[in-house]
Amino acid sequence: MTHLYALCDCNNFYASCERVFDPSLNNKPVVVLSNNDGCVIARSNEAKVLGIAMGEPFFKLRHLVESKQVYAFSSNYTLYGDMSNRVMQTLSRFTPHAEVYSIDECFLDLGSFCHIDLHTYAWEIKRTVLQWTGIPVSLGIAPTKTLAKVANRLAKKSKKANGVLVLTHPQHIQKALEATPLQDVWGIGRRYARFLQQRHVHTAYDFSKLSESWVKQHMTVVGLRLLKELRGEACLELEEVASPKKGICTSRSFGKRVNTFDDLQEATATYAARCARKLRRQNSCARLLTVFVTTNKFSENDRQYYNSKTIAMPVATNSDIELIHYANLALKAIYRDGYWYKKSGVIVSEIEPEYQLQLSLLDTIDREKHGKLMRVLDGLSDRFGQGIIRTATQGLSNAWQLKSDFKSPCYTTQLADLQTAYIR
DNA sequence: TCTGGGGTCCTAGGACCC
DNA sequence: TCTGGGGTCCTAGGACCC
Repeated sequence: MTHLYALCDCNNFYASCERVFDPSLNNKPVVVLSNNDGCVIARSNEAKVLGIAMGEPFFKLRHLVESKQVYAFSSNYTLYGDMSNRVMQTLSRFTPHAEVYSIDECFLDLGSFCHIDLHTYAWEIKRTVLQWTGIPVSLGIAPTKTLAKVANRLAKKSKKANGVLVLTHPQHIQKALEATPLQDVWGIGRRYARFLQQRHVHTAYDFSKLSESWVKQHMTVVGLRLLKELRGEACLELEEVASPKKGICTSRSFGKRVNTFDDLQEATATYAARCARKLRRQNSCARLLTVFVTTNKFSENDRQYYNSKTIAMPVATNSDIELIHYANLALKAIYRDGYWYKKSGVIVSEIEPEYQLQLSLLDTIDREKHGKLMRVLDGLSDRFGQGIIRTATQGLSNAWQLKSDFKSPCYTTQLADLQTAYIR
């Protein structure tokens, strides 16, 4: 049985999402900013042409935004998440086997579609997604996932391909590998790229010609798998069911630095509640909870402090109330007066399925009651937005809240924002 | 002044066991 | 005085991804 994978990738996803609800942005340079409006994390093609780099600090292009040469948006993950679901739903109509690989990418197993005209089918997918969701996508099709990634990249780059490239013939595959710089191969990061370039390996094709033993010796089994994938031997399978996460982290830099315990506590409690929500989504509980705090390491004037504290909880939990309680204890243990804090975070680990908990004889908590409360809480959050109901510890202060000066409405998920959309 | 956040997998080396 | 060999578990750190 021949393997055949398609990688469907949304073009400039976050920027495209903003455009769906404001078509006046079409053909204009659009950028989307990281949390706290710090730096650029997504760019429309027009913004790329202007030379705006990925990760560029926002202050460097503020003048372009003020003179309306570039349109900037704070990131709106509620909107992007919902648009992503729509795209994935649409894609699932085209194959029974799909893997949502990231918020803007999906692998499709087309193994049983060998007999049809793949190029035509890919165009049908592309057209349908655009029509149903407003999001432009590109498709690369090849015998392995890694080659599908190669195909997808070229599909985007090449004018002739115009967003769809099928790589099934060996000559086409070789040409594609020759046209792919080493550092653009999926699985080759900066370190390996530098290491290999020193050894005169410059393209994906050069890499595919290396010996298996050499690659394994210098790049572990991960490199070896990559080598085989590029040679057309499928080593990476489609992962249709996302496996539960082994660690969950919620952390943010604050909108401005804070120095009181109360502000830090509100932020940390809020992050603990988000971790709890993420745990409940995947029906699991965590045994360990870690809190960390840090000052701004970029600031040369501030005194620096970093610390973290891990607590083993008596019974694994996913309750807001419990996680916030332990997060508070951990924070108290590491908080020191006299520092300007810039970031804190909560990590939960040792994650177990909700239904097979190791209970403790000394457990004093009514877990059933907590569970019911949390289900009500989640229902309200779904309807009215995250954080609409919260514990007192999470507070109402906004000293630490994210800076988000250019945020678009959550057009697709919040009633009030939907009304805004109609008025526009 | 401003410089993101959240993950995974693999390996080496130490501790410990029989 | 010579000085085995296998296994597991854990952790830290490196590399990568979007």
